[in-house]
Amino acid sequence: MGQIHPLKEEVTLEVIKTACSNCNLRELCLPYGLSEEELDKLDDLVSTRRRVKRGEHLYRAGSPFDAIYAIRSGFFKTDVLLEDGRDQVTGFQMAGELLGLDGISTEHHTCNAIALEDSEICAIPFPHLESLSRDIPTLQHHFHKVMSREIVRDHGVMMLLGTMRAEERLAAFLLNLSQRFTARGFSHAEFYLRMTREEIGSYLGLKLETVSRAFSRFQEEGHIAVQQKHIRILNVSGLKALMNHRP
Amino acid sequence: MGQIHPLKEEVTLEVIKTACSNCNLRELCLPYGLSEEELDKLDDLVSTRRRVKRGEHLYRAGSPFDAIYAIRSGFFKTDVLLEDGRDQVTGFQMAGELLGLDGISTEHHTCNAIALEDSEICAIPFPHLESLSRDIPTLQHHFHKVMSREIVRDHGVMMLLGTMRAEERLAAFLLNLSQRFTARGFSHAEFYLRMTREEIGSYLGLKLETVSRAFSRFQEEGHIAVQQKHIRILNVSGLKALMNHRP
DNA sequence: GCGTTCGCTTGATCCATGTCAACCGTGGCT
DNA sequence: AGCCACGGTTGACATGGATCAAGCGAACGC
Repeated sequence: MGQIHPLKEEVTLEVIKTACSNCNLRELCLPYGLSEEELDKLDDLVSTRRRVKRGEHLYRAGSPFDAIYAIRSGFFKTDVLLEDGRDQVTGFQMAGELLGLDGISTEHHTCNAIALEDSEICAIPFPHLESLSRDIPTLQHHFHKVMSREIVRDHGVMMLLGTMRAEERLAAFLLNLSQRFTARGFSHAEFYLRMTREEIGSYLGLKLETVSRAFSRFQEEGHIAVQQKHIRILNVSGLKALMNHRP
Repeated sequence: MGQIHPLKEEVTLEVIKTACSNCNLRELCLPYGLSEEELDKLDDLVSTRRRVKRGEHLYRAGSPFDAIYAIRSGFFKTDVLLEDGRDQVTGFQMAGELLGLDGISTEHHTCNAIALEDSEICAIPFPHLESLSRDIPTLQHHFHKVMSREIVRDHGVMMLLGTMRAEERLAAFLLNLSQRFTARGFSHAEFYLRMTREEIGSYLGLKLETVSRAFSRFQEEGHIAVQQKHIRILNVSGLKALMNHRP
């Protein structure tokens, strides 16, 4: 299991199974809005699939950039390491989301992408994507939207880091996760965290103890039920109130 | 002065004066790397110029997006306003930089862009830009780089907000400004801030008093000379050390 | 099955930054 | 010239979150 035998039939089967046109994430991912015909062209482009085991790097800061990656399944984090040893998680990415957009600017990746669980990705060679998006305005426009959405998301994080208190940050974080799980057809109220308290803290600009205390407090107040990485959201509107109520 | 008379000669003169092909910011801005011929096409595209007085909005959060803007001269800030009244400055932009990239994703602007001094901008209708960049791969690729650079910049701010202390943040901020002024041919060591302490604080996730105290301290320690908005950097390496020395 | 490790929780204390408040300098307006 | 408003500085005090430290439970390797 997990082994792929390079027999012709198996390879073909694999390709068919993982083509964009058949992917159930296509409405969340790059193919959004494309016609059948256009999808076929994209299928040709997205030639490389790869499995990334939990803990493995998909790419590293400083390595040459030549492709962006769509997550087929699994869960990733990206982090940045400063010269002086500080590091920060800049994002958590799940199925249907794109990784590597930061590498376009300098032709080198500027962060590390690490799988938080066994994952599968589609590599999209960037020069090919640019070339194809010159032919397919819908693809071009959608790609621009995806990049722009990343900028908007980052502004949201800046807002969170710049103006919110610890519990507000964690509430915002949980609601965001919940909403993204919902968009993928999972329960909005119950999920497993793939990341540690320390990684959450790094992302939210907090120490792991503070994250842990906030979880405990949310539980005491009946907003959520926590048991290690298992989260059940009991009171969405409670969390929302917590998120934007300045005391 | 400041009045533009709509006489034919004047308008023509204005257009020639402000064409990308003649703009001394072209190497910092969108035209980077284009041939003469390609530049001519871009000149046709960038048809609208506008003056924005100090304090005026270039666009507002929620307003429909139809163009991105290149700053010809002047200085802007962008800020985001949350429902609960919190707001944060998400960036300061100077000549040669682009504004409005956040609007692509939802077709509406997601932040306010406000001039911090009398400024001039070039409006670039976005559908035209997409169309032209389908014809000019160099333009397409450069535009992608610019968007990607914005993402990388935002990661830097997240890092700053998530891991740095007040004085480190301010040192990073000053060094960043200095570097951007240098790239525009101004002194790297002496400049006027266009924003208030409160705006700096908002951007850096600090209160204005903290910003003020940090300025005073930098001055006491001989790293800079401050007088209101006039800044002289006396010791660049001192600031750099301050920026990434964990005490 | 047992020990080790890692991630998590909780408590006690400390410190950086926020908060509140007073005051000052500058620039704009009358 | 003089007043006013705004931005900036500085001080005293409060507090949220960091830090230090101890202990616990679940997962994993032997």
